[in-house]
Amino acid sequence: MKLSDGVEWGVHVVTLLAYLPEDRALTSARLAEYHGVPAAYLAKHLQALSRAEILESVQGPRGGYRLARPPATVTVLDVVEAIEGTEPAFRCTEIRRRGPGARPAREYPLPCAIDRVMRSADTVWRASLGAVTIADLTSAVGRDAPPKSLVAGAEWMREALR
Amino acid sequence: MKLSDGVEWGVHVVTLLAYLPEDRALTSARLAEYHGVPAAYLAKHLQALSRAEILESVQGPRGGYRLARPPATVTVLDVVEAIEGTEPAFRCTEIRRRGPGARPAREYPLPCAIDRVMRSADTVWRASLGAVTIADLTSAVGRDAPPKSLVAGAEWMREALR
DNA sequence: ATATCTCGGATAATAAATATCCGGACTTAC
DNA sequence: GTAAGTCCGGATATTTATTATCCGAGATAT
Repeated sequence: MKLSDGVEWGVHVVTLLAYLPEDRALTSARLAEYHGVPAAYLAKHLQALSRAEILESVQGPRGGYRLARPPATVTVLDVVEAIEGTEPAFRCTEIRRRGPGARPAREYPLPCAIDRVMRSADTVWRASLGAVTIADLTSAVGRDAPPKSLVAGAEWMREALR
Repeated sequence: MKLSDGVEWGVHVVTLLAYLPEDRALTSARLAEYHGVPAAYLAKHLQALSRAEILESVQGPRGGYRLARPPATVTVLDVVEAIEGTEPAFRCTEIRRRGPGARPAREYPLPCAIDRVMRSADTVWRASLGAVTIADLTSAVGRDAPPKSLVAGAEWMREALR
């Protein structure tokens, strides 16, 4: 069980874009450069975030990506699900209905007990991620990041938007 | 993000073995037959459960697997971690320390904010799985399973232990 | 208007994780 | 003691994820 690398990149990208001036955008190449990740693969995940209407793409010169809605309305779960999908990690294959004890489907009114346990864990996991917004992350970054890093980041962005 | 098939098999196997008489064992072939899953691959996961001291293996004729400890002392999390590993699904690669804003490691006293969020979700997920024991599952199965399925299962086990 | 820039999607190559199989080592029952 | 039965761990195959490349469609600044 492992989350795609894209999840980490995606959350970082969305967090960075929260610092972007309203009417500007950053290209996928710039975003890859800033985070030090492969541009081609990041581009793929950015498309997913765009389809999920978390990011908005702007074509042509001075184009790129920007947030499609305010940071306080985007949760970490939104980003994770845009990239990783909404399917639960555990998929019950109903093995209780195979083998010697098997009975016709209608005799199983309730979902498998094991499935229930796994689903419930999945639900609290998602709830936990859904409780944090991108706005929360930017506050945390503002609080925790090395001051010099913030300054350098702001400088980089000024340059990138030139 | 997807859990291995072995997780589902493993939980089912452990649950079934909770019904086994104290001093007997079931071979991996029998367990595979009962659940209708590939024998060779199930065997591999059984080894993992054995290493984790959830199951106990008995070699030679009349050998096989049985529980290493009482069902009430084994949680679903134990089984999941035995098969899937204990590493969190999200692994922070510290991309905040790459790119233009990068600073020397010592300037980052706290873990990355994104990592904290993901870890926290991972923690509640594991806590949720850790709150359910195999004993809970056998009760649930006894309550929910089609009565005829329980009878047939008991009959199968009698035969398998012949 | 047009040349330039950007995303979007398709394709292909590579790496990694997962699933499957097989032969050897060990234990037990007789 | 011995033969049958079982697990164990490594080797193999298959699938999935990651990375790279390319070209077309659309948008924009000049």
